[in-house]
Amino acid sequence: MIDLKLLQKDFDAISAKLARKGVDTTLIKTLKEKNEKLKLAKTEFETLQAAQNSMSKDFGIYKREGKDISELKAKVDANKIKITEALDIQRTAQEELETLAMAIPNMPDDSVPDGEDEDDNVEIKKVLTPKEFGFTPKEHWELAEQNGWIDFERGVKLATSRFSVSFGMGAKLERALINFMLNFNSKRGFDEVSVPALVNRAALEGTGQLPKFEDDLYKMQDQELFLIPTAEVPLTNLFQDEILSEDKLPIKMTAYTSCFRKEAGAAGRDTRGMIRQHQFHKVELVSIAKPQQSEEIFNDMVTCASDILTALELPHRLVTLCTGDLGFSAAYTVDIEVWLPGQNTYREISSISNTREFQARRAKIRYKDGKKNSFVHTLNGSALAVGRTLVAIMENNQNEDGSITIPEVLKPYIF
RNA sequence: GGAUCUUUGGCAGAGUUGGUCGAAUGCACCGGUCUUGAAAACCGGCGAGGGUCACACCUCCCAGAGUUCGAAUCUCUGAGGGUCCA
Repeated sequence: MIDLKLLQKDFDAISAKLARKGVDTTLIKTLKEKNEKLKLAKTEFETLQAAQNSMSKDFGIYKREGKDISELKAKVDANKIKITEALDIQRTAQEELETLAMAIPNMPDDSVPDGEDEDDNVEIKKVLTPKEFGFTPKEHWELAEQNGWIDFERGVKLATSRFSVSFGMGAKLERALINFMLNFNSKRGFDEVSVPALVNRAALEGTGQLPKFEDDLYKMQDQELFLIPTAEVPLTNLFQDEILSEDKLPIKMTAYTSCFRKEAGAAGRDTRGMIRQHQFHKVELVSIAKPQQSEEIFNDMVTCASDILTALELPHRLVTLCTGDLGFSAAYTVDIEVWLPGQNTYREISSISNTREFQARRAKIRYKDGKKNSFVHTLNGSALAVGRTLVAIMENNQNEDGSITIPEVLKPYIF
């Protein structure tokens, strides 16, 4: 959520920043007006309430002293009607404000390049050089089927399209990757956590998936619970509504979970293979930090994810997302894209974001900043998407006969 | 699923004839005195959000609704936890 106090003070700066992300300035203006309206309504209500409180105190005194209370009662009753009205107005104003405020994305950092979509993202650097194949490399779905690692049809049989089943070495490799990544992250100082795959509405509001993106979430029918689209949601919300002591920070965590996404807006895209599945495995990094720590931790997270790919000998590149490609909660994001020779392109395999105070304000995660309480910064990133890593291994390590060479670092994990 | 009890500030724990309770007390924590230093002892401070230059003031004692001039305290509903039963 954006800082309403700041909005009140510096409307121009904020609306300019949000405009870069495509947020209409009139919307921000409306937000400001609604905030002012709420303030007025609050003042009105509180004045009446204060009168009511003081009269009620008199009431007790009168009764104890045996005075006549009929006149006082009349006054108090009249005031009460006004209070009810004022409260009603205040509530409406509050709801209107919240509805609007919760749907406004984070402000992009000044360093974020302008742009429409992913084509305008800016490459930071490439790591490892894609190798030359003496033959035409195949795409992963072909390799997966040929090796009997992944069965796409049977996934559809069990659920619906965009579900798949892994068998044999395919399944083993997934498990090996998860363990390898968790261990790797642990060594980099991220503590392993195991979290629920179902979360409530408040958690999803805290991290920004709700209220705007409900269509992308799987929701339980008989309870207000949702399947997590990423471990970022439970990990970040672990500290919802808490005031952390300064010496606890930074908190650096890693978790493996399945992730569930409806992919409502992705009809027709990536329909083959396992690039875009409704359920996929992911190892996630989440950090809770003091503002002055967050930049450095962000870099640690990017390095960690990139180093995993390097350890797996997978060529990849880092790109800075442009304003148009930036997610709802992010102030800035670095994507890591892995080289897929079968598709002859780089594809996203990790996305690391600093949301600064945006999620912290929504989820009310604060820390003792000396005397006062301040919002923390929250950061999240994948390290890494397991299915896509498997895809990358298949395509990069394929041999002419279609067999696949297992990366050295994974061998200790395969039995 | 049924019965019953319970839900208070970082923790523990008072608060049940509704009023001066945002809430005793202990611990923890912060500042000070003392000490070579530390501990102990003593003194002071110490929940959160809004509001204000600062006060005042408003809100919050699991959540929501209700009774009342007035609710942490009463009623209802829901959620979490305990115990017993099935």
